[in-house]
Amino acid sequence: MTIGQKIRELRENAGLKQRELAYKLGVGEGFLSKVENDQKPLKREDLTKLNELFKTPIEELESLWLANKLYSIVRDEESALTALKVAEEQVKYKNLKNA
Amino acid sequence: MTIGQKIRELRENAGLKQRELAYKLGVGEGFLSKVENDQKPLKREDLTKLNELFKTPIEELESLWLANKLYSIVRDEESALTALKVAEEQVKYKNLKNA
DNA sequence: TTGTACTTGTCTAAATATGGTCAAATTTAA
DNA sequence: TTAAATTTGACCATATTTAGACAAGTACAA
Repeated sequence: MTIGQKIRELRENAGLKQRELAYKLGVGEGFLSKVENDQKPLKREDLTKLNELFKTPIEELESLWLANKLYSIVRDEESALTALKVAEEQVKYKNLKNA
Repeated sequence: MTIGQKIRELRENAGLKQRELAYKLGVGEGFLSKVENDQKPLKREDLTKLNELFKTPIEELESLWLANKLYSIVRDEESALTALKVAEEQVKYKNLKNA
């Protein structure tokens, strides 16, 4: 599940056209299309709007949004998986220290 | 292990001062200090130089370098771990498709 | 075949990240 | 207690990313 897939799912379940959701978000429909196809990132603040519009947990939107950002960085990398795991270790280590 | 820690380790094992390695890399010592403390990223091309200087596997340098970039993005994020895992799934899925 | 929905390519301004410098402060070692 | 080594803070130019607009193209029903 990507952030784009999630947004499309939410929109379709609400019976909205791209143009309608785009209007509610204050962007053009072309842009929303790219967002749903994970070709462009949505502005982070707009996650709040999605949360209000669709009553969906903001935590899930945030983590999918962030995951998309990470993926776009490692997508073409040889060492993608290794790097992700190393970063994970670093996060865990930091969490330990601050616990 | 972070990229900064790795670089420091390599430098110290080679018996070099920061100023000496900085010179070989063509940067100032202040900058190298920040690199070793993971406060600044090293230019990616310079990984090749490190590889040549210290005969250390480039793959490890690359993945640590990339991990550092990822970590700097998720460092202050609530959903850091979840996002990393989601990104991991996406990488695995992509690898399956292209296999 | 015309309209509706969606996608895609090209372009842009503004924001952010990169890749540093330099001087001053601090730490460590002799 | 100095001197050498390292760290830190402030600053800066350039490169890249973000967050879009807009027009043209495609897909598909009616």
